[in-house]
Amino acid sequence: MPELPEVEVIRRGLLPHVIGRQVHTVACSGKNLRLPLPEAALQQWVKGSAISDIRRRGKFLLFLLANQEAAMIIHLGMSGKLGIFPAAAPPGLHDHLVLTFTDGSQLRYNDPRRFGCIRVLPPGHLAAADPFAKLGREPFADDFSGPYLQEKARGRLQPVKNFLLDGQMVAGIGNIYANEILFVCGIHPTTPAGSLSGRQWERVAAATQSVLSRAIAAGGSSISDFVNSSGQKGYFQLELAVYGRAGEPCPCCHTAIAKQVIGGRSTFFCPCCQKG
DNA sequence: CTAACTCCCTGATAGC
DNA sequence: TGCTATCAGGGAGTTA
Repeated sequence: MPELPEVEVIRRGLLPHVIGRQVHTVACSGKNLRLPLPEAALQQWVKGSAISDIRRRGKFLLFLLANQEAAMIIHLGMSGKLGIFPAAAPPGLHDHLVLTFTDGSQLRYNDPRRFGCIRVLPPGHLAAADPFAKLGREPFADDFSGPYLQEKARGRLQPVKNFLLDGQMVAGIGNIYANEILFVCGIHPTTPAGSLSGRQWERVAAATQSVLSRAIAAGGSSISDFVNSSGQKGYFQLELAVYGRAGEPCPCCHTAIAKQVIGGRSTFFCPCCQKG
């Protein structure tokens, strides 16, 4: 399940294989992702264009198209994968979008659960309006800080775990890393977001950056897997302290890790270390 | 305005 | 062994 670090690793892995490549043909599976695949717009604006850059915002990838200032947005959802393949490689069962470049290589989007989405921004849309305007700040942006989080959380009664998961507060944090960040901070996941101190928000901001950057570093070794990856491995994972470890000893104090459903999501924490 | 729901989907796993 | 039930989750949308 790709969160910000995985998406960033994918971006870096794809970059050298798509920059400057011109899209020769576009093929769609015809099945709906979370939203219908915009096939007409893909044929109109993506086909024939060269990819000039890939940017990331939260868990979204933004493919910039060279000629006509159009763009394509891809969100990988739960099970989405992007890989570079030779055209002769056997097609995947759940390939929903295949871009064939003029050199014969292909960028394939594969997504068994179809929780992802693909959008096309026609020319001018990107310049006119930020498609990610509603997203919260990027964890690695200069203006991401404890005071920013505290201001966003002011007056909120929702659990801090849900706050961190809300893309309109912070972009790119999913369930796994929300759990890990709160463990690093020693903060109980049900603590009302608005009640955290400035000192605690400083810790959350710092832990967010350290956990995510360690995860990106852990994924660095898998960047080469995006090429010719007929057997592309599942997403790498940072060594996780609490996520998925209900009943196992806390790496810090050896108390059994607790599991509790918060906001409809499995939540893991150490009842001893996370009392704040 | 916030917060808590609903829906989308299939593969892995657990239980019988 | 083969079936069925459960769970995993992000974001857009809806409701209270």
